[in-house]
Amino acid sequence: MKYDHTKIESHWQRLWEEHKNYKAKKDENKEKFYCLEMFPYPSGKIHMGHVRNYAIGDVVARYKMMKGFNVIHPMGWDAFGLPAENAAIKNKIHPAKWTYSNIEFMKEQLKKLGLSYDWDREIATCDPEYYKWEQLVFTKMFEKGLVYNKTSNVNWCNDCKTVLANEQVEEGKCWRCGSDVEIKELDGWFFKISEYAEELLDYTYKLKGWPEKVLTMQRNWIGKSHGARILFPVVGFDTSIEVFTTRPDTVFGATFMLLAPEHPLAKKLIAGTEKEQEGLKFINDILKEDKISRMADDKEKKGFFTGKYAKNPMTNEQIPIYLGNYVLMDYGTGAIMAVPAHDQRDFDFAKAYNLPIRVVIQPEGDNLNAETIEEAYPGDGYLVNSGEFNGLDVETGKKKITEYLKEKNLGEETINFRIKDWGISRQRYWGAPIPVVYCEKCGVVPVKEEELPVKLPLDVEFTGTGNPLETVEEFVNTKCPKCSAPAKRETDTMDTFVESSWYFIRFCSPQCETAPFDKDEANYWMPVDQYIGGVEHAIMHLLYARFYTKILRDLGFINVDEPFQNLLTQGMVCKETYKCPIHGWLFPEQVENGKCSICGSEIEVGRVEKMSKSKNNIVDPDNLIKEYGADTARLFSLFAAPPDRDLEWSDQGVEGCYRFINRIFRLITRNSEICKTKLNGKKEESDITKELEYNLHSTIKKVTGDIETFHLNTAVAACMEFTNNLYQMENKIKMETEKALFAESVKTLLIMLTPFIPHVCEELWKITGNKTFVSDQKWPEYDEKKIVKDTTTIVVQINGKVRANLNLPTDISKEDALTAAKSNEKVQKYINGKRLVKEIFVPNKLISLVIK
RNA sequence: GCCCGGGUGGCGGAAUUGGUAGACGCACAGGACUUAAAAUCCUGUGGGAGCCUGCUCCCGUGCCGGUUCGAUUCCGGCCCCGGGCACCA
Repeated sequence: MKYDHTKIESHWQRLWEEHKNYKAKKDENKEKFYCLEMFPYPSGKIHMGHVRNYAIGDVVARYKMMKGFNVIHPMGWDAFGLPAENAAIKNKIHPAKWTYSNIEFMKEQLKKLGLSYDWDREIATCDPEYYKWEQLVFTKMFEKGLVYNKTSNVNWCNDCKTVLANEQVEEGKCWRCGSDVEIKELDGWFFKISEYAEELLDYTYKLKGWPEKVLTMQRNWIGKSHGARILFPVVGFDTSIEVFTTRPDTVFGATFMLLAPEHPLAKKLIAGTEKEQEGLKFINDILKEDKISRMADDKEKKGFFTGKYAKNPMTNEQIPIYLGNYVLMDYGTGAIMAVPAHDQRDFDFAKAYNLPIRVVIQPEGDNLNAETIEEAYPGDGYLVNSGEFNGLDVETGKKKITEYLKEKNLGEETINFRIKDWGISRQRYWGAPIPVVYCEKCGVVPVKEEELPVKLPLDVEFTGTGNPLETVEEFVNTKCPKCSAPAKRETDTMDTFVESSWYFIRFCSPQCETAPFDKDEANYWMPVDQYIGGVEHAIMHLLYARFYTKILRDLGFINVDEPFQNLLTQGMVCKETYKCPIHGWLFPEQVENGKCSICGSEIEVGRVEKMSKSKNNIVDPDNLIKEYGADTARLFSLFAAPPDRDLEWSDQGVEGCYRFINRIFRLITRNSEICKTKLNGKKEESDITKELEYNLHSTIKKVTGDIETFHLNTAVAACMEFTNNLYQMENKIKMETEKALFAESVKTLLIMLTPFIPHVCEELWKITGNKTFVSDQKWPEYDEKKIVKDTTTIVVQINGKVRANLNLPTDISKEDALTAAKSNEKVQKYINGKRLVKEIFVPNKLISLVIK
């Protein structure tokens, strides 16, 4: 019998679908397990990254099912987004049509992988029945003040008449049309994620099942810092400049101030002075250059003196106010006190503009001199040149100076977060409409619940300029929900990250028609027990989803604090590349004897890079599945590397996995009758039965432990070893008991391999006489007693080097073991004539002798 | 610059709390089967030296040092690679 993967795989996929093996149903009596992989964007077809992601998830889901958990394992589509709209502009296909046909195609591809999804729970986020609820949540958030609109600076392309994301600005130019990008003040909607900064941060210390790497990234992103807000009165103006500093201990050293060019005070300070023209030019230059220079690592400090002074609240000195290119408007207050002696950037600026430097912190046992220091000293020490605060250490100084300023009403202790509110407005068509209406009388009014969803109009023209929604009269012109007067609809749509922030809860009750999701279902299934996806979502998606879950909790929709209990970030799928100095990335077939087949240049030898179209190192899963089958594709992605590490593609590695499946197939088909043996009558013992039992139980133990800890590659290795062992046994088994144990071993092997290569396991399960699904079998238990051997190999070390191996009875006493060791010929050779200094005995492992 | 990962054979990768480094797979070599090849099966495979039979010895987990009977594992100092953040006041 030959292994025909095509036939086998389509056969079992059909049967699973018919029997609904993977349908999830709430059952309070069973322990639930929510296994989730990050849902894909329907870009057109799946890639190897998907295969790997979903293969890992499928192992977890199937394993947990077999372990007796009530498993929910859903799949859906992150269906809104820019590529669909670009396709519409380029190919004159409607984004909806493009998206849904991609979904259809990719769903077929996923089905060919034999993944254990409950397809009845499938959702697409572009479905009005989905985004309707997102709009409802938006209006609830609006009522609670958790979402607001404000005007802020954004990237604007005047040719396309649209806002661009930071990623869409390439060297200061629009990625689509190449014209200069301007900074423009524009109205937009924001989610108040900053209000949840503290809680989001706190929980990063409670998410024990997350990789430390991801948590650190989130902590850095949230960026909490302790410090003080301090007021510096502006001389000759009835106002003060407020700064945030983490070093209130150094206020005495603040010898000048800096404002961000876009600081509201900047223009006011120079208004009507002879510096006005020059100043405005400086501001414009910086603002224009900003986005560009941020990409270049040009760190030159540029400043402009406003001609005005502020009063240092501690020294009462008048210090000059500058505008500075390195001061960011969106961090802190957009203004800083500059302490050149203790901050490197301020130091560089002071040197460039010849500003005074004053040391106010002296390190223990040192004496810094402002005249001679060559860099700022940011470290610890005690205060000097600080009046009554002299002699305090840095920490006490921070406290005392802050207290002093507070008394004078010139400052207070504060906590600053780096995280900014989440701007969710997109001037794009293919997204969920923001459900608000602008009324001349009533202002901003959210759409009423009964009028949701605000459906995306489908009859739209895509010209490539501006937001197509603005051109749809029937959409824009509406009535005010409050006063019924004619009003205009918001034409911005929501960031697609909003959809992916709650899809996992919608999966709990995807057809729910009365709420975003059924509360009981959500409280039963949530949180996700195991979430699996690429590390590229470490901040954005994973932070937004955490935030949105807390919002839903606070709005009373659900009772969980955190959406994802355990997170596995899988590595990338990589492959070697070929780079020609002239023609760039080549396909493998364009390389001849290490030379470019077009121009003959020497190619750069195979750097291993993430698979991508642009690098011409893609492997199409479709071809892989056609040629080797889904089981091989899955097995390779699971065996070639541990899940969290990058996986390097290898054609030979794939062959190896295919060979292994064939090996099992042959072993079992040619022994199919033996595999039906059941032990009737009395059990006999032999060396063979002992070995079979030992291998069986130690493999169960190893594979089970490995899956629990995500060492999936070694779990596969253990199954391979077990298979090799059965090959050895094949010709040795004679007695009925031996045959029965062989049969049991095969049966157990098939069960354990089912999460990895389910199709061939089902087939072989049937061939060995079973009428059930192997997928429905219970995960095997091992018997610790069967893993204990009569004798154990004990190593004898002499002065730390292995000198002999002894086969001794398991659990031998120290005395007996030492006696055995010392009577060993080889050991005697070493210890003869020497003094025995120390004897160490590790039960069942080793004896270590130290001699002199 | 700061914060995470990671450096182990020709390659991908294994090694419980410190206890025989190199599981499993790939590649390679030899053998069996075959008219032959492919496929398959079996055996060997870190490097070096010696007696070249079986074995024995030495060196080996990025580098240097330390702790220990014993270190891929723990500690200190460095080097290299990958990733993230980066004028964050």
